[in-house]
Amino acid sequence: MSKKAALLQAAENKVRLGGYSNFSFRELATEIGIKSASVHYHFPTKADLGAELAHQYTDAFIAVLGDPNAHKANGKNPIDIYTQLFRNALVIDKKMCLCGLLGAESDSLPDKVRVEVQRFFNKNLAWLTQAHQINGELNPARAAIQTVSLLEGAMIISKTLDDISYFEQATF
Amino acid sequence: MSKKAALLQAAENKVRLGGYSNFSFRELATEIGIKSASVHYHFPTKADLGAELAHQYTDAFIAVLGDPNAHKANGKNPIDIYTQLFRNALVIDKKMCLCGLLGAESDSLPDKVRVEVQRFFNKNLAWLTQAHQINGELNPARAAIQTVSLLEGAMIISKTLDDISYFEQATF
DNA sequence: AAATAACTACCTACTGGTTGATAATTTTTT
DNA sequence: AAAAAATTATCAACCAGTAGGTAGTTATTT
Repeated sequence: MSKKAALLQAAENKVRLGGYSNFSFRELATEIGIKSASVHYHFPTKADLGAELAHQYTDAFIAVLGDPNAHKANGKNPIDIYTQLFRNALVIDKKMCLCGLLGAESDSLPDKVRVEVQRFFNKNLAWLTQAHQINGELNPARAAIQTVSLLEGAMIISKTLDDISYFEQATF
Repeated sequence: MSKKAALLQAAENKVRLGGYSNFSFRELATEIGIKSASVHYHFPTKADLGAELAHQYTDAFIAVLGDPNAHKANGKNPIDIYTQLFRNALVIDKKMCLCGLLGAESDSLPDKVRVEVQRFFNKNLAWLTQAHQINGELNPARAAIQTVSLLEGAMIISKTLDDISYFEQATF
């Protein structure tokens, strides 16, 4: 794993626990064994790091979701696949959705970071709209908004009250 | 308005835009015309300020919600009243729900602040459970979780994409 | 030789927090 | 009513620590 990838990984963990201001170049550097000045070699500014983090997070997220049509063809409801991805974040990582947290902080984010968070939700809504369309929903665009809203919100409640059953109840 | 109340008001505005780390004693002090050392007179530590802020926010929130039975008696759906409160935060204040944002940051919050955020959600779930019960819901506790999850999530999407119509679509 | 990746050393600005002092006000005692 | 004591709210000055960022240098890899 390259130092750059390690920096992004370390930053992701911190941001998903406490938001954009919950990591510093010094912390990241110490964690992976370099000096803070060297982090600036990989990412000129903190905003650059944050933007690249959100971008890669989004790409990985969409990639792991796969093709909703393929899920349907395999007899699986693509919405269940989507829900499972959120559930894993909560149960396995024990962390918030990166862009859910950043989205809540949206107003105080550097422009280039906010743009990437917007991209995350636009891509998610596109995927979910397609999935709901496949399921024969009457208003797939609306259903998509409701699905992602419910899941992001349920994560917050479960995290805050430290009990996964809130997430389960919200999604079943 | 007392200086203490003014400090809490200034802090609320900042936290609702960018979370717990989006305000400093110096900023608050400058904003209301005192020195940062004087802020420590009213609130010994930042965590004390944060905790009192979340506590008062919760009390005001529950107070303005009123009695769900009274709403029903007036021919109004108490869930609509609840939804309107969130909508106003978005349309009038143009800010996130204080405890929604703090809840997302839950893991990195001082203990006494997190406890107050938990109190917010427990009180909200209690109110919503009662409201859904009044409406004759089969599983009012589950419906309560779904309602608050949907609204907190819809706020995040609308804030991030800077478009209230996402909130409208999620809630109608 | 050139590009890559790291370093040391430093800067300015800001963070939450502490100290001791100072007025102004309020409460208590005489 | 007057004097004494306590409380409230503020201040200037300061502290150690951390923030993001920069300049110039060195080591490593291709």
